[in-house]
Amino acid sequence: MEVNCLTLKDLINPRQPGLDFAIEDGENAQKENIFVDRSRMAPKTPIKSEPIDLSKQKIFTPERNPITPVKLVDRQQAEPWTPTANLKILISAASPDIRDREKKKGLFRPIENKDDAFTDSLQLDVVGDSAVDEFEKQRPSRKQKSLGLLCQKFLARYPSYPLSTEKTTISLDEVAVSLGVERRRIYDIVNVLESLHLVSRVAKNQYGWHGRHSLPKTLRNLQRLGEEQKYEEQMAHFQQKELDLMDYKFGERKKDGYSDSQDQQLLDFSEPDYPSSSANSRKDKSLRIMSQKFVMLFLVSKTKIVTLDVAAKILIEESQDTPDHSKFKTKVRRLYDIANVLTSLALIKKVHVTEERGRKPAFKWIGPVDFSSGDEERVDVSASVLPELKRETYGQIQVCAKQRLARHGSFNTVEASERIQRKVNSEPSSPYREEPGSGGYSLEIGSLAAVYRQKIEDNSQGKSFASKKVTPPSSSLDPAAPFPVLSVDSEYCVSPLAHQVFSVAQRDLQAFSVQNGLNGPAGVVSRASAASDVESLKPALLAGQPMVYVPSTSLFMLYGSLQEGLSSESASERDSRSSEVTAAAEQSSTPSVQKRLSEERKPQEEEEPATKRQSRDCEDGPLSLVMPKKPSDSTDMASPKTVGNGGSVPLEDIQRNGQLPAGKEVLGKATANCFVSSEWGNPSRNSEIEKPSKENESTKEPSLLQYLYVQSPAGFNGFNVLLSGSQHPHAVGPSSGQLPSLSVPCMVLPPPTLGPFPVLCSPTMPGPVSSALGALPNSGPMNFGLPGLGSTAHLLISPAAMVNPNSSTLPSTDPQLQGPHSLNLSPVMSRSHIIQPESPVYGGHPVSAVKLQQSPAPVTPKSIRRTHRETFFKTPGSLGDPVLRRRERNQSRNTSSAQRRLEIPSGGAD
DNA sequence: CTCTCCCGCCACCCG
DNA sequence: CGGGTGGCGGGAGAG
Repeated sequence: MEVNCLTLKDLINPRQPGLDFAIEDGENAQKENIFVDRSRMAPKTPIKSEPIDLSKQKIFTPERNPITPVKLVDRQQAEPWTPTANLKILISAASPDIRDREKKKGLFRPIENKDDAFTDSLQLDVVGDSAVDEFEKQRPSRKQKSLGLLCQKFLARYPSYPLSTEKTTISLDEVAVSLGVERRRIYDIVNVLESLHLVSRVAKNQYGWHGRHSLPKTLRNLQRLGEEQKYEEQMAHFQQKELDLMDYKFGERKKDGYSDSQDQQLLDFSEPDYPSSSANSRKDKSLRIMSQKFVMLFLVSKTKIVTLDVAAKILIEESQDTPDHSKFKTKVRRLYDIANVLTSLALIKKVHVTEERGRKPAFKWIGPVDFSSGDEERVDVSASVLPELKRETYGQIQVCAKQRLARHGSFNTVEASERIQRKVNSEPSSPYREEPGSGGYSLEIGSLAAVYRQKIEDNSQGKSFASKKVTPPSSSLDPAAPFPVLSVDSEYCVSPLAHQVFSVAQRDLQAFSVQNGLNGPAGVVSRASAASDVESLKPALLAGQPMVYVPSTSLFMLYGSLQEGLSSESASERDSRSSEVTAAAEQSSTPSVQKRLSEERKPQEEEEPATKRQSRDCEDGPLSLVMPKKPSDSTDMASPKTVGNGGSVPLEDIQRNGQLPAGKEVLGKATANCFVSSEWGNPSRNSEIEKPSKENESTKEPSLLQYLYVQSPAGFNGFNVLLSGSQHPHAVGPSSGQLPSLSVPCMVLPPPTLGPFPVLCSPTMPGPVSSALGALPNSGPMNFGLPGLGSTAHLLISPAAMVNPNSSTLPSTDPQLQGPHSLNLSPVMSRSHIIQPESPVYGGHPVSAVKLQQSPAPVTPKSIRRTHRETFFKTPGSLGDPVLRRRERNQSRNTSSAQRRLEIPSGGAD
């Protein structure tokens, strides 16, 4: 048997485990094959006994409770991680194809998988390769199958801010197959998303993806409705009463007469009508309406915290159901479902409130709070705490970061988040105390981020924002993108964030997540983001400060998982697209809503061509899913049909979208855009963090320094040196297996003062670095030799290239931002994200950058490496999902996803 | 034990 | 009618 298996496997995967394996994966050659074979081959036998396969998790998360160990598990654990294994993981994380494939494996062979996994492991053992670990898809734990995680994966498939020009349709079947879940689950997600207008139903089994463009507006509307409904009063009422389920007193409703009719209207307020579908049946709306109401509760709440029981009671009351216990239970279940999705959207986070009766599950709004035009509903913690947090926390974080950096080259954002959390908790104004271990300090950060965000927005979107939001072109989002550089301006350590972060508009950083999810694309609000937000207030780059870029494997693992579906376009395509976008943006030149909000807007922020690019940053969904839209239609997509006030929404959103980015971009360019990344990445982190699950932990160790960017180290006459911090060739460029690993790769960047200057790269530049450089779009102003292909990376930057065209045009309102350094770095880094993700040559390596205060080069490559390695081993478990037990049809659909992948490569630089 | 919430039956609705 | 939807709540994992 074993032999047979081996043979089969070999056939399937001719390549040897290890690098070969990785490489092949890169070519999605076998995705389907493997998948199919496995399912067929899989001896349906054995190991079903194991109820849960935690093997993977265990591996990654030591602390996990030992749940019934399975033989397999034990074996796996015993197996030492080999470089190849690591590589494999990295690759899988970085390569959409691989991820996809693996996912499929896991998904499609849920139970059978075990068997497969087992066999695989055995085979591997025989072979002697530990790489197999990857294969062993642990039986997904309950958490892994959670709706939240699923939602994160779902969200990871689509750009948070899709270009107005492209329509993305969601095929429920395809998604279900792709995510390896039953369609029923997708309905749950979609219904909630629909309630927020992130999607709309287009036809049977088809939904249109709108993204978050109109989210602010939607929230505003919900807030208004909530106020009208006097939800606040109701909440207060229930909160006070602390009724037991048994004691509901529904008699005292405060509703004015709104009731059902009103409820029905909820979705309508700005909801686009679905062209092809008839109005939703009332019944259908249930979950959607419930979701909207739930959100409304948060929006009208002063504390922004809503306990489930109160929410359930209010909902029951409104529904006029008889308040029985079972109803309550059911309601709570639904609320959890909704909450999971909202959490994935980084709109809320789980917390607990302690009341007389004890601790109660609750959720706290961490989404945007400023969407309320004009009104300051701003609430709670944020406002009051902000100043202090800024000062104190910031300082703490700095210290922490420094220490960390000194030690590991990175610091765990968690620490910072904890501090922040404490701070927040201590906030007297809040009636509720979040319990310290409950969940999520990371989340806290998210809320913080929201606060800052708000502040930022209020102030000027331009400057701070700009720095932050340097939106990398869409490519940056790509999993494969070489260096989505995450930057942390300040001392904050940036935790690697998931892709979505990138796509997320600055203002919505909060939302993010990926996340979750990478495993979650999580949802992604991350503490990091919070930090970044804070940071954003400051100039992104300070002259003279050394920067450390930290590509983290974990980051990209997360990123990868989140990004599964993302595809990138070729640079040329982007360019063309950008032009389109621009045109579109220009069309809708109405002032963006945001603008209104921000009084201090800077002139420079006005529309700029650059903006377009920003807007483009949105990742593309899977190709198959993305349908090019006619230019004329561009706006339509966003809101197929907006009714009433909503009508203008899409445009506004679009504009906003475009404008903001532009402003940001400009600034970013002036400064170093790339550095902004920190915020982006956050989301993923958050999601993970939020999830208590151990799996996340791997991600918790955010940054691994692989590269160090040292500004003008002594003796370098102002030259900046980019050193590879990591010795792991694998880590660096999994996809580009050919890249030679260099022991001491380095890149010398010209000092700002020199202006345009050729970039010098050590021949031995490690793959990652080179890839990063290579990331620069060919078409872009900068010309870099593409590293890949094994040849030494030769980077040449033409003088002209050094300065971003846009930047030149940009008014230099912010001197700080425009510091010389920024100029110097920005061109290179900012562009880095451009690389095509799919290109085999470049492995996407998200990079997070940490700015050190003054120390020239506090971190040694070695130390960095060390950290990296640790993290490295802790890769987050694969999304491994659930299994499709009996879904044959799904399989047939799989192909679609596969196709998607295939298409992606088009963008290749080559 | 409680909290969560996955799972999937089965009713409803639509074409 | 058949297939898409999704309400609903049993029951089990997680803590």
